[in-house]
Amino acid sequence: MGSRRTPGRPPLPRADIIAKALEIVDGQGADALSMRTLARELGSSTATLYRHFENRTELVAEVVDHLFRHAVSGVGELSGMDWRQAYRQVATAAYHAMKNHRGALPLLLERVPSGPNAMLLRERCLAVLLENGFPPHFAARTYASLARYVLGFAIQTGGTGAGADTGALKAALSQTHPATAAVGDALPISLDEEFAFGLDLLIAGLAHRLDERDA
Amino acid sequence: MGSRRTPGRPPLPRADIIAKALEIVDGQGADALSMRTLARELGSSTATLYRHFENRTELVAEVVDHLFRHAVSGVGELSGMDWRQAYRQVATAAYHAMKNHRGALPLLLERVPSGPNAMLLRERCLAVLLENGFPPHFAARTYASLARYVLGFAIQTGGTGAGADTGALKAALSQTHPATAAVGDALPISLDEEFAFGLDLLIAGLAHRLDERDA
DNA sequence: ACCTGAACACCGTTCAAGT
DNA sequence: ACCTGAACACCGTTCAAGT
Repeated sequence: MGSRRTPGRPPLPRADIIAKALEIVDGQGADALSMRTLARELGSSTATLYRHFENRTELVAEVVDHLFRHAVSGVGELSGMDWRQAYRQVATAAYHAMKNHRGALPLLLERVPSGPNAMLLRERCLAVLLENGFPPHFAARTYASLARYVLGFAIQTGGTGAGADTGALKAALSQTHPATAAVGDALPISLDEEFAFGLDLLIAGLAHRLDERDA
Repeated sequence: MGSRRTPGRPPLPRADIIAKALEIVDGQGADALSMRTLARELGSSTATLYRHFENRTELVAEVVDHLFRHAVSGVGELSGMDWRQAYRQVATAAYHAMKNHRGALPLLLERVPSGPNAMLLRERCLAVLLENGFPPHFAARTYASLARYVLGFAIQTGGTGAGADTGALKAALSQTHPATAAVGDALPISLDEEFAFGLDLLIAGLAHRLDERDA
């Protein structure tokens, strides 16, 4: 396995490349993923990578779509399900897929995810909304809201979380930012709980809109 | 004004540096902002920039906080306002500040925004929520949901928007992704409208939760 | 005291040259 | 046919040297 590759058909399948890329990103963070380090880690050369991918952006897009593959396989069969359950399941599957690859999250920003698995996740979610009687334009907005909410949430999962409030800092804060200080006593809130909170708001809001429509 | 700078106290105020940085980002995009180009544009040198900022990250953080300054000045006096109006005003002010500097949005991902203006915006919003009787832990989650929603939305504002669906592509889509195709007929949706839609959901969800609490 | 060119150690990408 | 070292044009960051 450690042997030098020989001329001939490429013994470097795309899948191996992106698996290694994800491995690097998970282990060392998004910044560590350069074409050079990836090539070295594979025992190959950068020029070889460019025989498989048009450019770094294309490679990154495929790594990102790997996250969505995890999300897709995290949602079960949605068909026939109540929209509330289905919506929640799609959201939490996407959220957890991203949580499990925090290091890869900065990659989400380089391009709008539009790989096959991202599209499949959307398709599954839209299908169940339509099944539940959502009018198409309403379903489209409903999915967009969810996608943006999950993304906004996931994005800052990777960050350091703004750090420790020492007692001294808190004292200063209560002078300049009293409301923040008052609320800060209730912190820290677990990320999972914050996520669930907003998701419940979206669902409650949707239910309310649907009730209005039926009345 | 175009004259070479001379030795002596720094004729390069921080404010000028970040104003020029924002100008570059607005005009040429986030990728165009390198320490070299910024220094050249200012008629200075990279080493001089490092006398004002610890590193590029710190400079970027200050550019980002400039966006939040716009957002803060976009919200009027919130005190004494109904929470629904206040919440909506904070959200739309932040959204518009980001829309007006699309090129700068990728910078938002480099660090969790925690500059003085970002903190001020949060303080103002939390204050009005507390005023309206939100319990602290509830107010904290309410603000977090909004911040994440706006961020997730703003982030993808800069992107190309996934591009034009030609007739041929749509035909293929209706085979493989029927729900997406069905919904796609209702597209494109204006970004502003998508944003308002989800915001209304969050507000309706909050109202519902408060009603439950009072009952 | 403040500024600067030049250097260091990296990037993404390409291409002539190897086998 | 497929792979590769070396090059090109960039980065962020630092430092000895200028005035």
